[in-house]
Amino acid sequence: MLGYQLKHLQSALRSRMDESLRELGLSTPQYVCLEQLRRRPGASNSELARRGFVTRQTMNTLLRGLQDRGLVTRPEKAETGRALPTTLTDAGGQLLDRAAERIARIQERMISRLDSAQRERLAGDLELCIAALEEGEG
Amino acid sequence: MLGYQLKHLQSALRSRMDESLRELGLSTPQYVCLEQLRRRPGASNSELARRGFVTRQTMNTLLRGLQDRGLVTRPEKAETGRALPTTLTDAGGQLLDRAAERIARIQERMISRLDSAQRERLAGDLELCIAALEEGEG
DNA sequence: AAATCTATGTCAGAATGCTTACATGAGTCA
DNA sequence: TGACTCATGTAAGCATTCTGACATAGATTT
Repeated sequence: MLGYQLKHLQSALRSRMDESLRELGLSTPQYVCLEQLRRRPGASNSELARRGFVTRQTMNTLLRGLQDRGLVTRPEKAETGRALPTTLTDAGGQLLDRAAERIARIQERMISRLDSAQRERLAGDLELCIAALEEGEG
Repeated sequence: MLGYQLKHLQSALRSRMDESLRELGLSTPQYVCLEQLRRRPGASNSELARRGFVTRQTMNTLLRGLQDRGLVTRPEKAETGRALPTTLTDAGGQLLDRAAERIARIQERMISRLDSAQRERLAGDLELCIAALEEGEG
């Protein structure tokens, strides 16, 4: 039953995010990617894929779209190894600012009926669930 | 941040479910569909779609696959209206039994680090989040 | 009764993401 | 040094799911 609730909540959250980001010409996965790049400037494609819970092929096509729109940049060749460090452009950073504000409002709305103690508990409980499911394969 | 945790948890849960169901030749959406049919025998395609958080087109293709495998049945024509009431076949029910047992183990593992009070709290908190996101368009 | 609205099933096409596969660069070990 | 392992980037094909569109059946309104 909890799994069903999780799916329900994620579906509702995703819908709200898509609706709000559409006005900026962004999809939810694209927003997630930009957000990761702000937290981890210079991250490689594979690293972004792991953090975004998609395959690196999926992240690759995602990055190309963002690259074509001038929101992120990647060097043609790697200085060392094969990883291509990706960074936000100024335009990407500005668009991300606008997107992040919208997403923050949605997340705030999502937890608006929880007091601060409930919010902390919820985050902690979710973390315990994640750890339990991932133990044994990292 | 909570949105990211939700995605993380859902991704992990989905992976475990896919892994376990693959041995039965089922995908997670197919399992969800069968489970809904057990709870709501005779449900229409559109009803199943709403409860599964997918479009009715998606549910339609899903149902056809289950139908071709003899796991569910639908009448050719509706007695009244256009809705075609779908029901589990014996084979579908038996396969669902095996699948449900596996899924139950995974969900139990997911919440294994939470005591009963935490589990109830978590379910309640998730419900509050869902309601907050859906108020105004339900 | 006729028109309108709503819900349903279905088709076609596009978008999205995954699986499989391959080539390359770097580290490890014999 | 050479073989092996691992991680990365990329390409091709497939599966899944969505959007848009249309026809039909029943309910509602006029």
